[in-house]
Amino acid sequence: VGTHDAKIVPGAFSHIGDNGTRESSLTKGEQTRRRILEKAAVLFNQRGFEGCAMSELMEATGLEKGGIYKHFASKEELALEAFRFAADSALEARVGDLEAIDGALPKLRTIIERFLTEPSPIPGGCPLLNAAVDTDDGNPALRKLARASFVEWRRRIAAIVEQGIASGELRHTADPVQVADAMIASIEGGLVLSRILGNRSPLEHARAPLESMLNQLDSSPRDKHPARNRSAAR
Amino acid sequence: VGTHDAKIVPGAFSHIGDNGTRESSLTKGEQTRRRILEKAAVLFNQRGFEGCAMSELMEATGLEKGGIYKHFASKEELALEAFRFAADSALEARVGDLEAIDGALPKLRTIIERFLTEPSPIPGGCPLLNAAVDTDDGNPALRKLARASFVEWRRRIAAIVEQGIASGELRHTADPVQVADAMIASIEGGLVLSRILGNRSPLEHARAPLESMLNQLDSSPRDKHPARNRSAAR
Amino acid sequence: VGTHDAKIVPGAFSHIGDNGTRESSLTKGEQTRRRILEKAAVLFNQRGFEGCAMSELMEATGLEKGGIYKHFASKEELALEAFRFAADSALEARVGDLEAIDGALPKLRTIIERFLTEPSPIPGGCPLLNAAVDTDDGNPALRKLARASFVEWRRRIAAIVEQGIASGELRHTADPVQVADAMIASIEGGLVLSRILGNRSPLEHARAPLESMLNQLDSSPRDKHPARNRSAAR
Amino acid sequence: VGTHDAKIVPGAFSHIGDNGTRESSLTKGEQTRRRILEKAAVLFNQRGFEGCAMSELMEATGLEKGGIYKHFASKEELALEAFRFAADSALEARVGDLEAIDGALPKLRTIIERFLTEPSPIPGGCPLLNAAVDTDDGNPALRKLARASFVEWRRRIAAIVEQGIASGELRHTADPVQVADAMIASIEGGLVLSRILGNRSPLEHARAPLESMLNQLDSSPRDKHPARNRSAAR
DNA sequence: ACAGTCGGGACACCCCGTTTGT
DNA sequence: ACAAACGGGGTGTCCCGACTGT
Repeated sequence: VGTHDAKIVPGAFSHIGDNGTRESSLTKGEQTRRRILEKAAVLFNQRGFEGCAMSELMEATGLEKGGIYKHFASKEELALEAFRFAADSALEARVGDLEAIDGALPKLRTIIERFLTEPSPIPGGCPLLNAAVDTDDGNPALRKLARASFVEWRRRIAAIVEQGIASGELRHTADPVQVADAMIASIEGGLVLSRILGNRSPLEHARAPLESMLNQLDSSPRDKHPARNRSAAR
Repeated sequence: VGTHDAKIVPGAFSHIGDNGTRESSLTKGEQTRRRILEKAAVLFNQRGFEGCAMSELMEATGLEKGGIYKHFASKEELALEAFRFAADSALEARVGDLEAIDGALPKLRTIIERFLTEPSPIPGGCPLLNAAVDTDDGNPALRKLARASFVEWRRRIAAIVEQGIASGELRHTADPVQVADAMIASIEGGLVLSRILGNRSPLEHARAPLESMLNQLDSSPRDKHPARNRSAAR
Repeated sequence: VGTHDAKIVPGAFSHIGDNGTRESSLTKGEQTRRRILEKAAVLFNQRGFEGCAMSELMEATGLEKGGIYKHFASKEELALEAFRFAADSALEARVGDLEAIDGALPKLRTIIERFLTEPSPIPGGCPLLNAAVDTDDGNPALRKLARASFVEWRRRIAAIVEQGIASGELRHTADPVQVADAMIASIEGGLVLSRILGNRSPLEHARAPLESMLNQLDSSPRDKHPARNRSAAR
Repeated sequence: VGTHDAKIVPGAFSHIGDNGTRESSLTKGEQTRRRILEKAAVLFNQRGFEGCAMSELMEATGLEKGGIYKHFASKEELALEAFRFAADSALEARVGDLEAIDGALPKLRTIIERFLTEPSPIPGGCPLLNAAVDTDDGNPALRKLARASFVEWRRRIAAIVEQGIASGELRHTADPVQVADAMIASIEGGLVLSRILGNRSPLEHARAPLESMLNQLDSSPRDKHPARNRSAAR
């Protein structure tokens, strides 16, 4: 992330015909490589690095062993690129395309709603979360990538907050990075608990402290009427 | 968890000599079994189920394979019991021994502080978090255990909230389960982010929304002046 | 070699029954290990290190891979011990049991005759020769072992020469190491050529320069009549 | 060998510019083929057939796999031609260009000196020796080639002896083939031992029996004074 | 009776030599 | 001449059953 090109978002080209568009100028090898990444991103996200065998990737991609190793020197290299792919996809799906939304608070609330309502673009849950736990020991390369992914995510949210402060929409006392961290933490935590429990209620419950926090950021003079906190009331 | 006996908390017997106390009445086999669990809890928590080989357990325990398999029928059974052991340890360390603290809010704040200041009693981070991600696919037995562990944790926090409501300390509009979920989510999320980033700042930042929420729960009439939210201010 | 124990000579125990002799006191694991070495010595000697797959060893020993790797940490370790086994066997077969023979020249001629008439105790030819070529590139461990084996071989022949000089049987101008090297070189060279050609004639022909040399070493006053060199005459 | 054309000796064209000489009339494909052979001859000679992977040849030649397979149907065919190339090179370097030297004994001694002083024209040692050991099992095609190479080598030396006998320089009792075999055996054996030991002393020591033999072949009436055999004396 | 040795399959990742489209 | 894909086989390691000697 961070340096990633938004155009790499997966699926964006999956519906391409054989017309002469720039996208279809991918060589056959690049198409195969991409297909492998798409499958691998899902499998690694679901099963973890150790839990996912190359044989499963062979089956998923329809390629033989040699076909895969032609494009990736090792399982680890494949896992790294697959994570990058997955993380980019997730990032775009959740904090992308916000330009059309006016105002910092609506933008932040949109991000939250996306997590609450839309499933992960990559099956298996948040790639960042999975990578963080999977790479807990060892694998510094993947860890570095996960860190970069998180930092980019935080940067984007913090940027929204900064713009809100600059425009006067948010109180100038707000700390953009802290807001970003708090948002991401609540959301990721809610995702974990929902995964454990098997239903989305913990994720819903995680909305409450976020709303409290956002309300306090709001610089508008109107009172925070209790009715507002429906979600925290019984 | 849930059905576990709190006396199994590890370390409780670690200082036992060979005198005839009740604890030392463990048979030699039971001591060995316990020693295996103590080591396995750490290793599985650090490396995950697939990532941890029996050979590592052999090395860690100093036993041969046959010695381990005498006590546990399979790697999975060992992992299950090791998780139970780890989860119990973590639970007690974080939400145990709160009777001496007066009031619901102080109790809740104590829990939060413990996560912020004390390291995980089991190296490798929160066992619940690790198990949740590790068992994402398959392994329904471990998943069930993780769920039970989470439910117990949530139950304990919700009980504190309920007592606070009953005593009038907290608003009667508070939803105990929601508060518990929100707290746990923020904390777990903060733990994940701190693990990725390699420092505790995200965990610190996760305190803000929790404080906002706790303040709103407070039924005391004093105004919630903004100055209170030091942590959310610059 | 050099430090080897003559009791390790293979085949020495191959005819052992189930009586309670000292040799049968080998544990089951040690017996298996030995069986593996006996087979591996032959296969590696015939096919070389790279040319011999573990699957062939599995077939030859009747063991599964796990069974073999129980006794040897790696293919390389197995190859090393197998070479040591083969080299010791060959050494004993060719330069062992010479005490009963009187005189340095008869001893040296016996060694030569053994090479000319007896087949290699380890099928596949002289292990020293094979290892020398097989380990031409890399594998310093095997190379070191081969060197030790050669040095021991040379040492034994040189010792015979030295004794011959001391007893007055050989001229005091003889250089024991040079004699040893020349003998071994002629023999090994003859072995190679015979292997290429598929018949023993080059080995027979290699006898001539050796006889010339031995005759010159002889300190006895009788003339070296040309008729002696039957092998160099037509 | 044997049927090969001496003009294929490698290096003969290595200094060729792009002028219109007959040699540069090689098509581009033939030049590539030759470049592959030059590299392959070295690699196979150093690592053996099984020990040398096509990927190494790719790296050495700078070609892709397909590029190599355009010129050789299989790895084995390539190895065969590479050996022929290497063997021819070695033969010419050691027993070629002897016409300028007068007399059979000087010619034979020149051959010996070349082995003792000049390094192998193909890195990795004597191709004949390497092939003989490498192809010990199976590979009848290469074995046949090695045999032909040896036979040619022996034939050339025997021819020198025959001419010496015909001219009266050598005793008529000499057996040309035996002399050739003995010479080659001593030299090859010395090469092997020097390779094992890592220094040239065994090769030097192998000179002694050869000198003894050559002296006995000499038909000149002068006595074989002991001082001649400096190398065999201390 | 039991700790521990031994052996068994299965499978991991990786790389090989090869063929096919381009 | 290359890029891509193909199978098959390389070594090494896994988890675990079963036997063994104390």
